[in-house]
Amino acid sequence: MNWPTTKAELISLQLELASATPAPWVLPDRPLIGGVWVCFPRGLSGPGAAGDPAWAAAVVTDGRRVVEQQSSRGTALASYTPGLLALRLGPVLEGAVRRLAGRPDVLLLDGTGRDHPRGAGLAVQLGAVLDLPTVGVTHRPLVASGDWPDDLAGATAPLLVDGRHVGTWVRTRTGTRPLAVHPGWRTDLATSVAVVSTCLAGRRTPEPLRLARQAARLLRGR
DNA sequence: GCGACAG
DNA sequence: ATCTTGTCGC
Repeated sequence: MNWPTTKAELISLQLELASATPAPWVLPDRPLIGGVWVCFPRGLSGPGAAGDPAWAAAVVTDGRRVVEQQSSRGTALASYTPGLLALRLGPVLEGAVRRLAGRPDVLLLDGTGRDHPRGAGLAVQLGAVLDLPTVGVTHRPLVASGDWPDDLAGATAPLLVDGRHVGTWVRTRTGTRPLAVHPGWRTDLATSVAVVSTCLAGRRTPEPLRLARQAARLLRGR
């Protein structure tokens, strides 16, 4: 499967993926959890533009420590448009993950899943492209809504779209904003929260994502 | 028409 | 995403 290069093609793919029914993935006892992150030049503001330089990093962890790490230079193929994030980041994210010699059991990324205008956010798309189970983690929902959970580590609350439970607010750490956790490719609500929970290490951000972001920024330079 | 809007 | 110092807390 390749990345769409036009808005119309991406929308078509999203509609297709929204109704796809890939075999559910089962969380193993000691999963290798991957994370992938893309960062842009300091000072860049707004939606950006096609051609923006980008730096990406992908890591594989045992949930705490890095098992493998790869980073690469890339180029954004489009500006950012809500609902069409893949047009900007898809190929860059995929490229970083494909540099890995090994494959994680599940991959974390910054993007939504079914919390999307067409029911297939970047987490669903990237998982389909890579044929890898994914879980999305964002600071806020895209179209879903729901009250925050109690300010206690481990507390959760549903994220809804038209009454559908599409994601979960997770208070990963007491005293910080909750994260929105999204089932992606081959993962469900319970599994997505379980994956995030197993790689928190006492921090707000899941370790694989934190480490990938750290690596991408290191490559970019200060 | 206006604002909101994953990153 | 990125812009940003100090500051409060464990």
